Amino acid sequence: MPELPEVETTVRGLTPVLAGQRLATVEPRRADLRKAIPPDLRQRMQGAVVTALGRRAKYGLVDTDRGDTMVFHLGMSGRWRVDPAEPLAHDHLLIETEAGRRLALNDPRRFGFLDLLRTDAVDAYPPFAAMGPEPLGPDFTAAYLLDALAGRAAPIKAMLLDQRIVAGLGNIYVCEALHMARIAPSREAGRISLPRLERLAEAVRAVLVSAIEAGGSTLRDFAAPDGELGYFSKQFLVYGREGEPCACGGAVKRRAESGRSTFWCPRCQRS
DNA sequence: CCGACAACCTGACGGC
DNA sequence: TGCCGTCAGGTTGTCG
Repeated sequence: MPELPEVETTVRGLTPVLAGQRLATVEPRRADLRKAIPPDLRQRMQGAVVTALGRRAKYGLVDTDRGDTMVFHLGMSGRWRVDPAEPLAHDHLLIETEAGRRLALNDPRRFGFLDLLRTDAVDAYPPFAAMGPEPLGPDFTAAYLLDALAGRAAPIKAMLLDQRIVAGLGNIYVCEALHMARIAPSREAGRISLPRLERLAEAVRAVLVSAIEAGGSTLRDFAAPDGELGYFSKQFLVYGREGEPCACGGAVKRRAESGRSTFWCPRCQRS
């Protein structure tokens, strides 16, 4: 389920369980997810104290007092289960703290992965090195977008999904942000005016912030033994709503492009 | 540079 | 009931 807000909610949910805690056991249940799990992950994480948790784009970060950072990516179907009553199929990593809290990283499709870095080398991690700014950070501005999109003929939707332009957006929140900004997904990225980019940057921030706030309200569910970390699909205005009415009176349309669905309202998202 | 497509993998859902 | 096709939040690479 994980775009930036889901990963942020996940990290916030893991923090009270892990921060400051010593890891009694760290047990990979298989050798690989999308990529091989580092063979020394257990040895380097077990017995370490978690000093901080963080997030970069859609990646979760777990720092330890040994100078290591465990990176997790949830792919399409990954989630952490907190204090699970019993193991489930697709629990690929089990963690228990000395305080007796337990975590299971569950990922049926295994598009996610785990990695282990030196904390001082996180910025040089290849997936991060070429990444654009955080959309909720100070560098994500209309002026930045104007520069980053200059000369680009691709549709704005494709550019917002490109992690080198801005880091952390996925299909759902790109559709939602373009709708809020009233910009057509197919609009040529390099030809959007500064005022409209201002509207777009603000829409991206607003969509993410409200999703994180909504996610925050599920932290209790998240922490429950069988907790689900769900999308707040009820608050989506276009995603998954093909044929339903838009607030403007138009009808939400859907188009498949390169294997992904785009949802938008042609009435209020004109060019 | 751009778009299309495939690959990785499982599960949910609808139609018949 | 069950079988089959379709679709799903991401990332990476190839090909024209």
